[in-house]
Amino acid sequence: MPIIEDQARFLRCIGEPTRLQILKLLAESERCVGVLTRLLNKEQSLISHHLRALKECNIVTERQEGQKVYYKLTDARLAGLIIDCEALMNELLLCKCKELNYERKGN
Amino acid sequence: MPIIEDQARFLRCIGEPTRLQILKLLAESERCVGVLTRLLNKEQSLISHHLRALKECNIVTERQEGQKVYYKLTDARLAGLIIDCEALMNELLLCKCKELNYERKGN
DNA sequence: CAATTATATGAACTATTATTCATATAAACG
DNA sequence: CGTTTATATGAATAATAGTTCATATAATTG
Repeated sequence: MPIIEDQARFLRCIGEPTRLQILKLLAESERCVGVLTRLLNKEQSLISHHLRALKECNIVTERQEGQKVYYKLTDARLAGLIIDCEALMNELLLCKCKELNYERKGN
Repeated sequence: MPIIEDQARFLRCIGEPTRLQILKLLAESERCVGVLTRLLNKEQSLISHHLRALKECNIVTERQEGQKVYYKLTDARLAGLIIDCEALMNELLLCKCKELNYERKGN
């Protein structure tokens, strides 16, 4: 079975700005859709779509309480992974490609 | 500057099956384009395109030796990150949701 | 029950990304 | 030199993913 495809899908699922923001908020605490929508100032349906994508990759789980649906990280270590990734990226100055391109063009 | 966008870009760059395979090979040792092409059994131009994407995110660096160009990971901790991610994903049974999609694709 | 609130969904559209193909460059070698 | 080998590149196309809009569902409240 293509494990590599699963891993790639997992990384791509995290690698979308809005979803990454959602995950960082959920790393702090469980949150419902409406709160996420207001915090991120995006359309509610967009947040729902992204939450579904995250759920389909088992990155988040949901819990309904009355009308509201609360989402949280499936595992706290996901927060650690994101932090590690961010730290490594910053430390190594990764993804500075735009700037490199500017320099190259300027030469 | 939108750090979150950089981080998302970084994750997406890693989150592509062929690039992930390339990275796993480079985690073992430095390799030139031709060897990567043969090992992965893909078109040479495709491998070059992916290597460029990785280079633009500072994930790999190149070194020319004669006609050949050798690529390696910018930092060994990248290998660790990939391993951690894979381990966590497997342990949590993440991304097992897409089995139906595999059937659909039939690859 | 009707109205309101919270969330989800699907279709259409748009944007981004991956892949192929043809070709370019550049080193090595006879 | 001309030829072969190794790699890169750009344009065109194909595939995938993100966003919006309209609407659906379902819980809550008066």
